Amino acid sequence: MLRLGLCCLFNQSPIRFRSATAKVLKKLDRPGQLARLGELCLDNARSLATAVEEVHKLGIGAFRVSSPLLPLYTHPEVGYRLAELPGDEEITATLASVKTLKEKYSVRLSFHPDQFTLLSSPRAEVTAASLQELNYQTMLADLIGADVINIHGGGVYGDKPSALQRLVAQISKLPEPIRSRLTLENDDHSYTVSDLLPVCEQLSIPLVYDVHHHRCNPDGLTIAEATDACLEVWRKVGREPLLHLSSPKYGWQGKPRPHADFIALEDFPTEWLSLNATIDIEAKAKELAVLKLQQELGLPPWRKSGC
DNA sequence: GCATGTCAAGTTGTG
DNA sequence: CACAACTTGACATGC
Repeated sequence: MLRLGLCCLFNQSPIRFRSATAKVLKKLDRPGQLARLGELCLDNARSLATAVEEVHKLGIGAFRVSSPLLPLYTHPEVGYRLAELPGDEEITATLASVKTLKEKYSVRLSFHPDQFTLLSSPRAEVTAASLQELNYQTMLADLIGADVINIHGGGVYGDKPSALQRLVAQISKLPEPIRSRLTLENDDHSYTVSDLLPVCEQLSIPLVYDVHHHRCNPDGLTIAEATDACLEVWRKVGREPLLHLSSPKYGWQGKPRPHADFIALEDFPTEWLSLNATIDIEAKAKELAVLKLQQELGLPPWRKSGC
């Protein structure tokens, strides 16, 4: 069975995630910061629970959780641990309730750290910050039951083989709770499926195949070939494959990278129709785009039997 | 109230 | 060489 996934935000549903800036927090004393952060974390944990409920009601089978769910958690100056926050027990309990909900409804949860999280940098401080971020997202993934933390290859630094070697070395050193969730994704200008597959095969780290990035940054593989090769690693580790799909906002001429509001049906690879996999839909119209595509493909609403 | 500018972090490619 | 693009909004500020 194929399931489509919503990424981070809603268009119609009034579910919102709150944020804070370090600049503003730094004006407060430490107790003031923790009070503010505690409030935001609790609100966001509740919003996430509502989001999982909503996704289930809509018949959507997966949800990508936005990385700053716990705002500024790894910030070098205002960062914190949950146990430091006023109301931490309620926050933890609410996050645990997300796990219960997602299991009840069979909704798949994942994380996609942003471009600052990368394991190929020659700079030790960049790698250290990335590891902090991966630790944070793994802690959160464990609490809510998310099974994927998906990152890009990162920079090339004028020497791709060396960068890939650093990537392999860093992944090899990761503690098991991170490693068992980590995936790599082909990006739209540096690392193709062909670049990453050897690393993925060697380390048994699955590859999240983004077909839009592949179309922007081709490597000679057809979509069918790339799909098969990626699925093979997912099969080897016994996990449900994750794929990404989007349509270009301005068409394929000129600037194809920005994402469109909806998915154009012709951008959906026919090879994917019969898969047992999750496809995250990266489209600005959010749940409207997921539901529209689901309908156009003739997919039934995602519901675990009995719910 | 509403419009506008700002926000932790990395890297690449463009203007 | 500086800065926008990645993705995208929420929040603070200023009128």
